[in-house]
Amino acid sequence: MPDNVPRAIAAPLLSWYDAHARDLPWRARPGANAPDPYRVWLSEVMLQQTQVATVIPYFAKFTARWPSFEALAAAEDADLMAAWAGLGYYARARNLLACAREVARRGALPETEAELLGLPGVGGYTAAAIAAIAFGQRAVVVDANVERVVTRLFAVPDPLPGARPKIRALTDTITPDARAGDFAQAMMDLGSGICTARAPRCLLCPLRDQCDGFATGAAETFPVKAAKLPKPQRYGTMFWLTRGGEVLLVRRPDKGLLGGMRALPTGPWSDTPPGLADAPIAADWRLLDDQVRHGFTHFNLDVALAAATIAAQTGADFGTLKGEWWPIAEIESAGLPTVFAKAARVLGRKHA
DNA sequence: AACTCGGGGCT
DNA sequence: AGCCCAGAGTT
Repeated sequence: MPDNVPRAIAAPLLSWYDAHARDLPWRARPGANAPDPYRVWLSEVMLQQTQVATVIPYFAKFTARWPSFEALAAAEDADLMAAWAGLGYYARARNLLACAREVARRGALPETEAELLGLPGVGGYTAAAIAAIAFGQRAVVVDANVERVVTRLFAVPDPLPGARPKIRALTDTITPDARAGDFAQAMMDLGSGICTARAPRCLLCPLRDQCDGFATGAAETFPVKAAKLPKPQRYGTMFWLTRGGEVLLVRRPDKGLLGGMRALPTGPWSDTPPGLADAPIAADWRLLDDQVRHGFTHFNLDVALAAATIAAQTGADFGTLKGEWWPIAEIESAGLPTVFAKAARVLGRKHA
């Protein structure tokens, strides 16, 4: 197929979408009016680098507790961070609250892609997705699904991430003026259920006849990606300091890994096990036999666990370290990121 | 342009 | 045990 002729992609894709669209909680019901911009925005932020199945229970919890920009803008920071715990990429939660407060102050979510792009936590993808899905504007929406579908449709040989400008230009050529939001969501549904990363179901694909990747029998080889470096191994220690039936928790600094989240005190994360370095107080620390292993995006972490107990009347202010005492029996409600929740399960079992 | 930033689903 | 995912912000 000549590359200078726009391919007829949108029409067959939208027909397929009308018959096979996923029923997702942030989508308007078929035949209904436009979806709620608050729900579109919230879902798009939650869905950044996060799969639909993971997001659904968080979306339900958030919309039940905070059903509007105004409600979310009035939330306490700690409550929102705790509600986000486990979903990952915690900068999203801080930006979510900042964005809700800005929208509440302005009165409404802006409707143009350029204005949306200026909001906290709204980048190029999310601005385009909201403009198209919530406000019906034509926007070129490129997420990981679209990248996969488009690189297969056009058999793009260039590796990611360098191929992104070309992929965006190609997506522009197939994006329709009408129903741009449905087109974007149709591309995502196609990428999620048919044009999958592994073992694509090409025989069910409505775009099979326009697909260079299928024609050459090599659809699954796209997108080409740059080679990845191996993840380094790091080591750390978490400190389980108890006072009666309570354990000391701290809040991590806003910047950096797991920023702003409630957590157990830790020492440094180093190339070699740091032992008891940076213990919150001098105490009779005992190292447990058990370790906690956790994988982050760019390194693997092995954590040693140290436990100690102090007198029941001790406060939570240790000079530079300010913490709070949390009932061990209710540790699940503290909103700990997963690596700390793993440690708390081990420690609560042995040192409750 | 390269790096940082989670965690669970799926194969 | 890897690879992948409705990316954004910082440097």
